[in-house]
Amino acid sequence: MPATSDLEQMLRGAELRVTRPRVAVLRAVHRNPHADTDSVIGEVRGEIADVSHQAVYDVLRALTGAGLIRRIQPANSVARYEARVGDNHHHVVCRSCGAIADVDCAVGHAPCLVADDDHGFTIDEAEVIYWGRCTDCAHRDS
Amino acid sequence: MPATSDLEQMLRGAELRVTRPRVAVLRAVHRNPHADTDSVIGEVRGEIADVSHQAVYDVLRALTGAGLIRRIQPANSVARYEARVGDNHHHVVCRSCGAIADVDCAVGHAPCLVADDDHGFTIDEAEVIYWGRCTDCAHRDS
DNA sequence: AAGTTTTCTTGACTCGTTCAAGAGACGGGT
DNA sequence: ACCCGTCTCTTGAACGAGTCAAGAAAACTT
Repeated sequence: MPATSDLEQMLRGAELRVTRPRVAVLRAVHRNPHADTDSVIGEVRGEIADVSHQAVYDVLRALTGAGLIRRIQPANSVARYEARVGDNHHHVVCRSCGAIADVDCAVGHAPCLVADDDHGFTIDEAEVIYWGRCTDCAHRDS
Repeated sequence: MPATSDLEQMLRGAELRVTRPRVAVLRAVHRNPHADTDSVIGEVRGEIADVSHQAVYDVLRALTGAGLIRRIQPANSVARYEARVGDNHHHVVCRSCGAIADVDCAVGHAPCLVADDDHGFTIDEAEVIYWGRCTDCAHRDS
């Protein structure tokens, strides 16, 4: 888990002002992979009791724009955030409970970027979501 | 474009009652790939002037559940529907304007279903979204 | 330390989607 | 051909994640 000074370093490196809410949000996302905004707000309020939800929304947007965190949003889910960026990994999502786990890209380095016919689009990312059921849900419903 | 009788056939085949709203919605989705709910409502109202939006929401859910249409929802987009089902194709989405185009699966038949480490999940579908910019947006922003 | 700009607080608001209750339509059985 | 049980549609209200806007407060610059 990065120390506070590391988090500040990251912010400065991205040319973002260092503020308490930003450090706290960045730490929350590092600690809590795939957390939704509400969880982040909760986590952050453990550190700064009275941050506004708006501040957290703003910070999450700023960090996402700077590439310090990544935003993912599978269908039927609210926005979720993770600090693991820049390695082109993917996700498995449970259809029943919404649980998310990381999946390394099966193909190799920057692989998925190849579409058969791209319709003239300039593609910069391939997002893969594997849909299924997690072990817990598979067992519960037998 | 399937005739009305074909659409009715599809509904019966899926053990769904045949109603005017259902036929109209099914036709609208066939005519209008990647349409959002609002567009579908508009299209359907050209045929049945006073369907409630709720009816359309209900029908879209029923058709999706029956596998007659597919629901997709890229991040930052409302729900969209398409009638092309069962062929494991994917989508390119424009980051600027949200335009969507179909992309055939590059790898082969039921390919993408292979994740490196599935964390115990039982995977039944691999959804791929290619992110980029469409020709129009690429040109406009030069 | 003062000034400039960015960020945070407060509070209202939007909009896609869902909930709930009752009226109406579908279709299997007589 | 009709009736009846069930499913579907109408109406109208509600929900909730996220956004907008204006002013107060904090961060960096010099």
